[in-house]
Amino acid sequence: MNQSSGSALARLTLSRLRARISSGEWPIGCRIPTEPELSAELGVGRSTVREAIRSLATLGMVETLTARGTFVRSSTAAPSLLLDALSSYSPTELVGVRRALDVEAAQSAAANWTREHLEALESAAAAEMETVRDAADPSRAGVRCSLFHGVIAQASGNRLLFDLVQNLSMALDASGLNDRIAENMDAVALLSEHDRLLTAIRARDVGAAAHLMALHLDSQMRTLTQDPVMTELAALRPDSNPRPMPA
Amino acid sequence: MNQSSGSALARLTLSRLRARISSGEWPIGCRIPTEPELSAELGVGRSTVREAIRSLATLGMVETLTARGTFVRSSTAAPSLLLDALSSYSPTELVGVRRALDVEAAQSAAANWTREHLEALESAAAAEMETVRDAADPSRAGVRCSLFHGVIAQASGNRLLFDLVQNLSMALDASGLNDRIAENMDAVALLSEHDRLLTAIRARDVGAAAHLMALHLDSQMRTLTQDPVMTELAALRPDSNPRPMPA
DNA sequence: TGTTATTTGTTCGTATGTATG
DNA sequence: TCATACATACGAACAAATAAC
Repeated sequence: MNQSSGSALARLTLSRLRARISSGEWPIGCRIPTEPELSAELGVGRSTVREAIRSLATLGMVETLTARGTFVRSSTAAPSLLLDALSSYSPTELVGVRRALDVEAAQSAAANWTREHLEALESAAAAEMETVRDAADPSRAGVRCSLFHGVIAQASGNRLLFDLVQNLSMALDASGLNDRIAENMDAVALLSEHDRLLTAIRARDVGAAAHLMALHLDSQMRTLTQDPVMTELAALRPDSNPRPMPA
Repeated sequence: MNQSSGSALARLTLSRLRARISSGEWPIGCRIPTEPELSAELGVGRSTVREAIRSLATLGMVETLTARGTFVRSSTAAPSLLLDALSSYSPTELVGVRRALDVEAAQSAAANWTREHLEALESAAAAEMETVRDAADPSRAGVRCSLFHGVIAQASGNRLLFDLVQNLSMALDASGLNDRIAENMDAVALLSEHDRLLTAIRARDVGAAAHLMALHLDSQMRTLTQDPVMTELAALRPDSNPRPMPA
């Protein structure tokens, strides 16, 4: 089931600890017992406990702070491990996948949002609006899309989609690509696109949400003219979806 | 940069080992030096080496066999860690993301395929055809889509997309969902859809490829009537893309 | 078949640095 | 400033599994 190599005892220790986390016995934010305590309780040596904890840390489930203890960060192994892996792909590959996920997120969000989701979306949009309004030069405000897109992914109700979008955003942040987009794109136009997207989602117009998100990403990718592959890809979706855009 | 907690020295050791793997100094299948050798060479304790190796093993990059040594399994951390993580999501979430990725793969494949890709696609389609032709009841042949879709993802030229699609397929296999689809779906109809998809890709018709893939996934999802959420989602994409389908 | 060398698995002891009070 | 607790870090030692002779 698991790719884990290594010894039986260390693997057993790892699954025992992981079971306590995913079962909720050690909730997120909780500090787990110290290494000697776990060593005595589980009947294994400290080094074995340490290796198991280190594996949990590389899976992103716990974080150990020097001289403070080990804290639960996630009940699942999914989110944080993706980030490191994503750094080995090219920006073109990252944005290609991001477009796929964001379009799916937009249409699922339009279909599945709840009141809480909609409120989060509207407050995220309001925060962006405020940033632009307070800026000296509104067009150059340099708004980051990540938050708004993350909230949309959350509204989709698909946790996997949300996790992937979040980690992809972090990878794009790390690569500096999001900065280039934010710098090159007109913030007022960006906000207008977000606003239309929000309107479509609120109206539960699934097709419009998907289409607007595709257009939104295309306009972002067009700001990255340095990379010819990206602009080529950016030209694709509009051709495949030539329906007039609803207001 | 890294989510990894733990000490600076252990993290540094991990980076040094990982660099040797991703740089190709230790190619896949290669046995890396023993723990005492690495300990002496890197100037750190054997415990520290062991923790770094255990982290690499958790990431799926190496596998250590008792008393035999540690072997390189992957030059990147991406593939294997996804599989384990995906098991914690619901089938609905998995197929939702799969739809997004497969549609993107289809349109990118139509835009980017090379001669080798096209040949692989055609031989995969031919193999499916042969399976159905040799079956006693062609409609109940139970063809697995995974291979054909995997080749499409490869033809997209996007390695991340390919890795995600492959691991998602494995997760769906593990959940038994692919079996349910293969059993419930008419194999002749499935092959016809694959054939039209291949035609669109060969013609570099990006829009048709995206649309046909969306329709293809929808018809698969409709075979899973047990889950109302899936059928609801399955109805979405055609509405958002009502253009007449090219032959 | 069995002996031996090699390598990983596991435990323990101890030293060191750091955060907290 | 000092004391305590905790985590990191190293190394020694033995156990267990494997391969080669």
